Amino acid sequence: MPVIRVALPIPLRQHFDYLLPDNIQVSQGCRVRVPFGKRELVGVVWQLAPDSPYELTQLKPVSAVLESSPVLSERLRQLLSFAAEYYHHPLGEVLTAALPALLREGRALTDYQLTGYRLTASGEACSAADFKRSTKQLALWQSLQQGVIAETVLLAEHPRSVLKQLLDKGLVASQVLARQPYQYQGLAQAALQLTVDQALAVTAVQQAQGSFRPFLLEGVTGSGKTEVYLQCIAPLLARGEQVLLLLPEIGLTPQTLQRFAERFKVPVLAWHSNLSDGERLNCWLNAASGSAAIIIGTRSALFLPFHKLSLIIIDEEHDLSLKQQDGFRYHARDLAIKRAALENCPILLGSATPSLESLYNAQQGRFGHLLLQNRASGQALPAFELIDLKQQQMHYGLADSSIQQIRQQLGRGKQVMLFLNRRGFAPALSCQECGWLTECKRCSAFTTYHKHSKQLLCHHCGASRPIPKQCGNCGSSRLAPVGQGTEQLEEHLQQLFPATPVTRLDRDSTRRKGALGALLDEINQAGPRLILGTQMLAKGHHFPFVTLVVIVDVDGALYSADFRAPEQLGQLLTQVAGRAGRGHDKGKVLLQTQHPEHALLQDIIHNGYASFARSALLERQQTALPPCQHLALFRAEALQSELCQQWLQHIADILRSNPALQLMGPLLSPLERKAGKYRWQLHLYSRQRPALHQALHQLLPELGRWPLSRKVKWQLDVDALDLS
DNA sequence: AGCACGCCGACT
DNA sequence: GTCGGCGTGCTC
Repeated sequence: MPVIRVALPIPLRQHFDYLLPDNIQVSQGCRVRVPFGKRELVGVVWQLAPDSPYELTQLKPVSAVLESSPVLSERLRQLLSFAAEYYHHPLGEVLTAALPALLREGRALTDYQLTGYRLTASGEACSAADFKRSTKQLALWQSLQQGVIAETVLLAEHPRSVLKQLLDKGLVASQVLARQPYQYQGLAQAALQLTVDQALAVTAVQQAQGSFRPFLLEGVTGSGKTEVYLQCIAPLLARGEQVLLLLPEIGLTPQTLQRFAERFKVPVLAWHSNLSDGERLNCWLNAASGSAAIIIGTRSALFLPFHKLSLIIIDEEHDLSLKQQDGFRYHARDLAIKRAALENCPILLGSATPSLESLYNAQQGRFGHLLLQNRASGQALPAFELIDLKQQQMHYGLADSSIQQIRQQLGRGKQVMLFLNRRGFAPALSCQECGWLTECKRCSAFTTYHKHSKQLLCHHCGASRPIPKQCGNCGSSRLAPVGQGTEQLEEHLQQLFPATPVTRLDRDSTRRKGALGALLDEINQAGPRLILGTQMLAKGHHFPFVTLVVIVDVDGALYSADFRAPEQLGQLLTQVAGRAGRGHDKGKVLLQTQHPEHALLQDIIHNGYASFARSALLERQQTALPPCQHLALFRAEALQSELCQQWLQHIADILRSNPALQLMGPLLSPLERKAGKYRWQLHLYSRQRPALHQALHQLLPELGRWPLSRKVKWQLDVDALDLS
């Protein structure tokens, strides 16, 4: 009996070998059902006839082969193997991220064939007169005169009950439909006239067709990146090829989908976390069969089994949500680049505020660098103005001068957007007598005061408790909020501008399903309005009537311990500025700060993001930080702080002798205790990625054998972005 | 991960 | 006397 090697969906860094009964055939990439201990699992055949270290008698036979042609192509298997090695993550879990749940569970592909309906011979023989007692049956019968119609299409226009009636009468029969590659039927909408920069970008990408080539498309907000995407796509569709567009999660609004669907007469499909298992598998199958032309999706869409993928586009490539923040911590941009290399196709990374990683790659010549310097509308970018809080009278967290300018814009019938990255009413409650602050019992953090829901909430562990009547330290009843959150700002804005409607956009106000949509509709109505919110406001949404943006508190990010904080502030300010004055008016951005002289702020507002990013990159070079060095980070958490420290120290002791590595730590995480557990980390830096990876490769199997590894919860984060 | 085995504390 | 807590070991 031949031996096969199977990848199983379990968090172990190893494959398992099985016997294949003589009478059964199987190829790599097919799913098999195998006995595993006391259980039965569905795995994927990874290798045929491996050089197994096990005796044949030690191997169990597979219990079933689930298909004859692979669910995972050679290319996808290469991608997944690469991902597992690069992120040093168990292949089984990588596999889990890449296969739709229904396939992971072992459901047969034949269960998900498309059904269509056609008229039977007796159906064909009917005439309209036969349906004079039922107009609905007549309508359905008339539809089917055209030939076979897919179930989904048919049921969109006709009730299932009517279909059933005709089936029962034997006038209609079902049949299995093959998923067919889509047919391109031309543009639904004319392309826009390109600027010179846009045209150069489109040409560059088109010339790279058929070969692997990454491009960074750096274009200020409003410079028409989407039009570049659309025009790069058009010629591919004419050849029946497929395109993947990856977006960060927030951006995946119906509008993006709509813009692509409006341009081309081809199937455009969405892939995101809100799809049901059935919808997911459907999208997966449509990618595989080539019946989807364009797939617009979040992170995991990069694992879809395209039939003929010939362009990948990543929009907002700097966005942190492209990196998975738990479990298998992959960066969708980086794996998409690998995918493009495997597919031998170009990949386009677009952003108004590129990550330093991508800028560095562009500078090093690894990426083509395409620049869109002007706004397509020819309109000027909004101006920044620093509001020096040391010189100003403050009212409710807003400077006099800010209030004046807000009033002015509202008076002109315009909208004003206020950005405050802190939800709730206030970051803490404080005792007026002794200065005591309300703390979370399980985290090293203060609890946010939520006035509306009348509770103290920990934003780190989610714990909530009622508002105390007395100080926990001295017993005084004089408790007052300190600092300001969006809830409080909303209240104050209503007092300052009682005649103006206020819309608040944060996680609390958009929690209910459909609430975000309703608030966005509100904002899209003309007329004076105050819009305030958190990070959510900076991303994706289009606010046509906003002419003034106020960043209520920029200082938080100026003195952060995270070396990426300046980059993120630069991106945020520029993205937010892009929301101002997209209509006919030139917009303005007010930055309220105690440190108007700060070099970072001066650089961003006078020289713009592009220049700021280049100096920030130079600084990363001088301080030997990513992207100029590579970073891998071990995290450990446990109820006892010492266990984490010891465990990481153990790693540090082993790696210290490696001259290619620089270690930092073990050190306490910035939030040192979360949900009752202490958290530590160890940073590994290296100039040479291969050396870093080799060290990790040697270390990881050994690490699993340490007794201490069972006592701490640990993870390895390759190319960590979030240092918290 | 899951699942079993195994050895110590409070209870129908 | 049992039920069940989670520490430890194993899965081709």
